[in-house]
Amino acid sequence: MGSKERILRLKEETRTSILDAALNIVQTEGWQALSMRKIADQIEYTAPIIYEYFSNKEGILLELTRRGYQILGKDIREARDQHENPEDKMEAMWVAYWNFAFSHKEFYQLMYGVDMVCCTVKNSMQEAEQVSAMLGDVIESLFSKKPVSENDICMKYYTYWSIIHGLISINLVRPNGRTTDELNQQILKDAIKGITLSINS
Amino acid sequence: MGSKERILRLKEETRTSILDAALNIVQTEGWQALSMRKIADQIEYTAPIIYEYFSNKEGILLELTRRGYQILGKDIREARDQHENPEDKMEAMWVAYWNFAFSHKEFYQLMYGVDMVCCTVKNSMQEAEQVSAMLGDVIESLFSKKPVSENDICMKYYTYWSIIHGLISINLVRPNGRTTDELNQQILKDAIKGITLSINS
DNA sequence: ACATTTGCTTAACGGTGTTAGATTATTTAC
DNA sequence: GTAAATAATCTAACACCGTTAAGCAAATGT
Repeated sequence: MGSKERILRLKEETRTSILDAALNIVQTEGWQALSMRKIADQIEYTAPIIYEYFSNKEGILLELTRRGYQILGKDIREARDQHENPEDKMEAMWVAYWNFAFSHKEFYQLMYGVDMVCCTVKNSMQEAEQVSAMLGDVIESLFSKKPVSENDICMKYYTYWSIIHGLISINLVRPNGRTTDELNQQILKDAIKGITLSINS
Repeated sequence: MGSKERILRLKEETRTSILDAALNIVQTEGWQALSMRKIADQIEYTAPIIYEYFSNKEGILLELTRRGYQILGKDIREARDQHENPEDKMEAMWVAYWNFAFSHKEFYQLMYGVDMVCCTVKNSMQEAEQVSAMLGDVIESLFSKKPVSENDICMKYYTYWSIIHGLISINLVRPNGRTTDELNQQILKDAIKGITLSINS
């Protein structure tokens, strides 16, 4: 029975073809457009056979997540191995992380739960802009040299916002990580002080 | 017809009762469990009448987003007004932002698109932990004083991760914000250098 | 008292993930 | 080679989703 292996290989092929189809749909139509029936259409089968390869839709997503981490791991490892001293390694690794997020948007969204749904509406919402206006005003007052350019304010605003939103995200997504609330508050305040100090230096 | 006003008031009441029901469902069952029929159940109506108060489901979400920003705006404003010098204002405002995110998780998730779906699985995923292990190793090598505690590594790791994930999030959610790619890369590298420098100081 | 508007419901459409049963094709056994 | 067994695949259905159209019943205007 040499066909046993051939059949297993075929099975593996359609399994990856399911994943490829899913990724393809996501890349062209976005995550919200991904459906079992659409995947089935693309691989020229009917929906139920997908359940012979994955237990359910989340199973597909989980496998794609795994593959995303594999790519990310490879990128970061290569970046690390191209430098000698730790500082250079660190920067290169994080840049690789950054690049991965944008060259594999769909993966990053899946892995870190960033959905870009209905952002156009939020961009033109009064209440949202009021908040950023308030923050921007105080940021401007932090600068000792005047006048302050729009770019300077914007940059510092994003810097503040980034680290805080990032910290919040981790704590929302992994509520039982190894950090306590006090530790998180400490990280937060240290980061804020650090950014604030860096404004006039 | 003084009843005109009473009727309008009743209409406004059921409108807010729809929003309250939606919020209630989300708080107890999560965003993915929110459905028009469930809202209708809770307000003891049938689903179609909701469309007399909101154009569609996204309309409800949009109104909740608006209310979220109203609460956030109030919190931040109060924090700002309780301090005098800009540094204290800044810290208090961002702490208020932070507190809002956790005391109004559902709002924050809606406003900034952080969904906490299937996080338990990702916590125990080999590939995910491999990546953090690699990063953690290099972070450890950045410390000059030895030995380095788990907590120190964890804290710096989260600091790095936060600002980068945050920056990525903004750029994914608002692709046409006022920042260019070069500017973002500059923010990224500055932030990394800053955190790296701060490790041994 | 009749006509009209209003409030609300039932029923339906097309979509989703998922499962059970029937059907077809392939392999195995004799 | 033919019959039985097994595997591969499909059709049909279930229960849900957001949304819309049609209809009923009660309140209102005249």
